[in-house]
Amino acid sequence: MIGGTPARRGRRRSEESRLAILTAAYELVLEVGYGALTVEGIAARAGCGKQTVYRWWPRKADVLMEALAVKADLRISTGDHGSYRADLHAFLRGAVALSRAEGVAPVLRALMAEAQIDPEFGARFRAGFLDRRRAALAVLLDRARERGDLPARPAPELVADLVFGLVWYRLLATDRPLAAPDADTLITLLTEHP
Amino acid sequence: MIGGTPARRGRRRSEESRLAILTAAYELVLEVGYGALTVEGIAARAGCGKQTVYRWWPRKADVLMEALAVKADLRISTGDHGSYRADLHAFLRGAVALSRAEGVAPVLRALMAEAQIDPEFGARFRAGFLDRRRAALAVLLDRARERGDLPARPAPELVADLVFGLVWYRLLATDRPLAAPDADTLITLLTEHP
Amino acid sequence: MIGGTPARRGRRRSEESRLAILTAAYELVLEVGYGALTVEGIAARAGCGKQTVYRWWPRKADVLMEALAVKADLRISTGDHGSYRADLHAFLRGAVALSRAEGVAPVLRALMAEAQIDPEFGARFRAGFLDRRRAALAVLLDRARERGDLPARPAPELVADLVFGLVWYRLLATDRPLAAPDADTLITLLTEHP
Amino acid sequence: MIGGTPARRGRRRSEESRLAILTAAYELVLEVGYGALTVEGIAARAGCGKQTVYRWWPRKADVLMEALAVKADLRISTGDHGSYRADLHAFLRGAVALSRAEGVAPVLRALMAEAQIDPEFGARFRAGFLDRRRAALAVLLDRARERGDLPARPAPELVADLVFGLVWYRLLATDRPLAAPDADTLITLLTEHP
DNA sequence: CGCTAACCGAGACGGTACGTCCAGTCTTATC
DNA sequence: GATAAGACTGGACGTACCGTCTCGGTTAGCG
Repeated sequence: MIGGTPARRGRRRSEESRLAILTAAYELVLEVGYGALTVEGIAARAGCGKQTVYRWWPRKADVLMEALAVKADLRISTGDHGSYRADLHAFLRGAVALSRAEGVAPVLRALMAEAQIDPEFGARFRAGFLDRRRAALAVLLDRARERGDLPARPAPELVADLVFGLVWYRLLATDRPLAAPDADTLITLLTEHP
Repeated sequence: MIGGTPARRGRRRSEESRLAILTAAYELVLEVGYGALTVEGIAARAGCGKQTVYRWWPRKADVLMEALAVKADLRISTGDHGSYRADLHAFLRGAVALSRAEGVAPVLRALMAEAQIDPEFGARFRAGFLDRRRAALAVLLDRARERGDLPARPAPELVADLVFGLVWYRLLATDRPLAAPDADTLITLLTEHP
Repeated sequence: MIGGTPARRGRRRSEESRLAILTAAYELVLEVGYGALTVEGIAARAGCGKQTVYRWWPRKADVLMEALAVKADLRISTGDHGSYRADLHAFLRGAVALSRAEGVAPVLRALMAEAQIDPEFGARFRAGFLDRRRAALAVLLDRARERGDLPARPAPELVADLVFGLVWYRLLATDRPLAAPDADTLITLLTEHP
Repeated sequence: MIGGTPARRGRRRSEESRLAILTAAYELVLEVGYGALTVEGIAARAGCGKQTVYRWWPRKADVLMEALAVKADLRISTGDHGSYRADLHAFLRGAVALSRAEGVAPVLRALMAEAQIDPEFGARFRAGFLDRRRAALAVLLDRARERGDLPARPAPELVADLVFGLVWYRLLATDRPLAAPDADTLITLLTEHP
């Protein structure tokens, strides 16, 4: 037999352990905070050995990043709603929903924090999360440009910076996670510009 | 007048140690990164005992916050430049300069990160840094409203969120710290709105 | 019978580390004295982590007590030499040899000192060392009583107090550890009594 | 120059502080044990600065040794009671009384312990306490020799070793501080010997 | 009567070790 | 070969005291 699946030998990875670890990490970070989250604690709650955690994830933050993907609905609306304005509206509704969802905000804040402190995780977080969100927004902007209803300014990159800047700043620096009216005002600002 | 100064007894705080600690913390965080910054390391480089650090600062992040104030010029332009646009321009020039200054960006990123991980430091960081910056911007916005050249929308609070959101997002999530052209585009967006 | 050994899982205790720690403790106490002996120093010289010391011994004195058992020959002559006098003679020869052996006296003095300062260690030291020595002497006294050559007085308990009192007092309070002539005089006193 | 007192200038030593420190040390060692006794604790309870302790005593054990002299009646009967036996009896009654006196035993045990751990204090403890007791006993033995009722053996030095050995061993190594019947048996042993 | 030496309480200083926690690795027996 | 268990080296944590060094403030003799 040529190629295909490379004929794995020995015991297979336990899906049960994987989910137990992700669940334990997610629950623990909400209960005790990221500062008190430890690999030992995750393993203990998951009922597995530390080695099983280290075998599959390099850092506790990586466990948490995967746990977020499992626990929260990270899908982003990039469907065509007929206009730049409507697309943006749908996109930001999703962002508002996510950043207000039960338990999601603390995890996002912890991941962004760890990304500042550990450069290697920072790279993985950008590639695995931040850049995906930018790419999703870029789909909207590209469609708007093709459609011809994208304002000349600000340039698409700066639009993304402003959108994500507002979302993240509200999350990281204030007690007021982004709400629908804020999103609407931002949309107006970005679309009604001459 | 009786008892203005509360009759200090005992040896006085050593200004020499204080500066040595702040300098050591600032240098170390730039050399090894915030993750590898330790109170032991700070004390060792400063040539003092750990207790002298703990006596005056509750966390390493607090040392760093004070070190930033000593090492970097955190003054913010709130002078009157004749118009809302000119005031905003001066304000953002200051922000650009700060976030591009040698050594400042890593410290700011570390402080924002720690603020997410340690809620108590988070409160101190908001009160001692973030809120001060917002208050400075509020001076400009108040003056513009009195002057009558403040656009009806976005509301002042959202203006601040957009301005600081852009600055911080570029700092935390991208390799592109804020530059002058970005600032100019933002100013246009905020001032030319109908 | 099922399950004699309880099916140990996980890594086994390292005999190498155990011996390294005991050797390090014994060497260090002779080099720097008990007052300057630290768990950190023991671990450093043994080339292991402090946790490995604390995992198996509650105090530095317990390490030293076990090290003494490994390093010094603590066997006590309780063989039958034909008479009470001869048995006592052999017993005290052993005590003299031990208290004059290279490096043993400082360790014994340190252990007795720590037993005064830390009541919990005191209990372990009595049970693990002092009482064993008394029990050995009791074998001689019991045999003498059965044999019929044990003087009516002093009572066996007081004989033990006098024997060990002399040994320890010379060790703790004078520069003259017990010597053979002293032992002989004591034997005469205890056996020739009417 | 003539003059016993060397014309002291400046403020005199505060007798109030001295007594407060001695009392505090004595109380504290009985309350928390010698292991938990600290100069800081002594100074705090005495209501004085640490420097005032260090100015007059090199170690906490020296404070305790002086406190013992102040708090306990350390006088030893060396009066002539007519015979060696009667003198010994009076001497040992004093020793029994002391080692059973409220609060004295823990202090004596602590001092003997510290003497093992700190050689410099050990020298002071021998000179200031142990040797004084031996000298007192030597008075009895000298008088007995002159009187002619001192047995040929054991030699006076060994008599002292046996007497103090019994007292100290019972104090340090057992729960049974010396009692009158033990003392009487010892006296018989030392005086009725052929 | 002012000067100055020596003491006093207070408390910050540079240090050292404590005993704990956790990181990340390694070694078992089991599955 | 992956797993749960658990001991391993290593290193920072935050605390407690050590013994020293200023402080401001008494309390004495001496000039």
